[in-house]
Amino acid sequence: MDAFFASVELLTYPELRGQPVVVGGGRDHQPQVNPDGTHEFARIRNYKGRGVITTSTYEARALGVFSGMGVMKAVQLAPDAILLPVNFDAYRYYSRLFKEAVATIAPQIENRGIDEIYIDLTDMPGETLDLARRIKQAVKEATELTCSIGITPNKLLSKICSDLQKPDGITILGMEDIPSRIWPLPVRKINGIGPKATEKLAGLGITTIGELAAAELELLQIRFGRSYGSWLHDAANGIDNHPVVTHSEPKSISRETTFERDLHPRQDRDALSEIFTALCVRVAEDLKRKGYLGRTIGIKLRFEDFQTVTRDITLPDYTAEPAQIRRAAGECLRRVPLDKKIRLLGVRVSALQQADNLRPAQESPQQDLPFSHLSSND
DNA sequence: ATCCGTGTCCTTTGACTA
DNA sequence: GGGCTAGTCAAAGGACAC
Repeated sequence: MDAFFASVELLTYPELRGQPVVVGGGRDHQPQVNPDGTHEFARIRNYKGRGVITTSTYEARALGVFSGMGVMKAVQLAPDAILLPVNFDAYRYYSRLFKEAVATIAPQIENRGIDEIYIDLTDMPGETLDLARRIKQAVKEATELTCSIGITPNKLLSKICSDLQKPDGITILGMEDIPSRIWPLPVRKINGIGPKATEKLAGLGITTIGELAAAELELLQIRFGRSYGSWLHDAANGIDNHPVVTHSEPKSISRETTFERDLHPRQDRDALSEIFTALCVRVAEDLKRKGYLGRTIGIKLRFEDFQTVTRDITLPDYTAEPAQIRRAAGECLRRVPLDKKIRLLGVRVSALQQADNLRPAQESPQQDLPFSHLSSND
């Protein structure tokens, strides 16, 4: 979907079309309604906090404002851009609409998050370009939103191609087109080559996919490891045989939060323990709502210097009980040296199993010793 | 400090088992 | 019983995607 979150917002606020608009940040910049029914929108320049941009309209992108950028950074580039808070309920609603619309044309769908899918058209009758048009038309009718489509022999190439003509684009490509259409692109366009690999490749004098395709397999394997090295080699040559996976089970469920200000392990002990317990409760709620139990409980801390540590522990029994999760998470926390201020705290449950008809989870006594080790340890 | 939240997969290391 | 290898699992970190 094209600039998905922002495009959904524009359905609600059509008067913002054509303007630089960004979606993101924390709370408290909800548009205000004037007596005459018009809206008063927040400007990005008035934002204070630690949020990031989740989506920007194409007008905002033209000013250099992209997803993942800190809002405070975006203030420098586009102080007058409109800032809207995220409204996940609306995005989930439109996500369901567009996926259902696609399913009426082609049912083999792999979810790739809220706004992306892979569609297996292998066994679909009809001409490729016509299929693409029909899918886009169905999405448009269901949502009033545009999407961009790449149709190619595999997921790797389709992902690249879906991005080649944006917004509202169609790109069709065969293996024979790889040298002319794929090789000139920067390596970063390959799904799976991120900032780190891009930098490392640049250090080897490799910036385009064509240069990567020309690199010796052995060299790549020495520099990047056997597995990733051969994957890079294949990817650069457009080789990918991962199937479209239409169903998958979750592997982990987690909750984490970045504080408004960094919290001191001892001075802010009470606040921390309250947040810690609340995260455990929320994860437990998520588990129950989704019908899962887990037996590996983990925590995540990010310190003021951005160093991030995780600890986890595997329990003998599966659980979805907040008290058991809290106790195990407390065990994990005990293993983390706390000598810096903390920026983020998270709780994760993995090694999941469907709760289904298995043992009904028994109540266990409330553990109420948040961060209690801190006072005894130091 | 500009740097969120949720989730997947991979690598490495060490312990343990066959 | 001992040494070796292969496989597995848990834990920690990190890259990456959306």
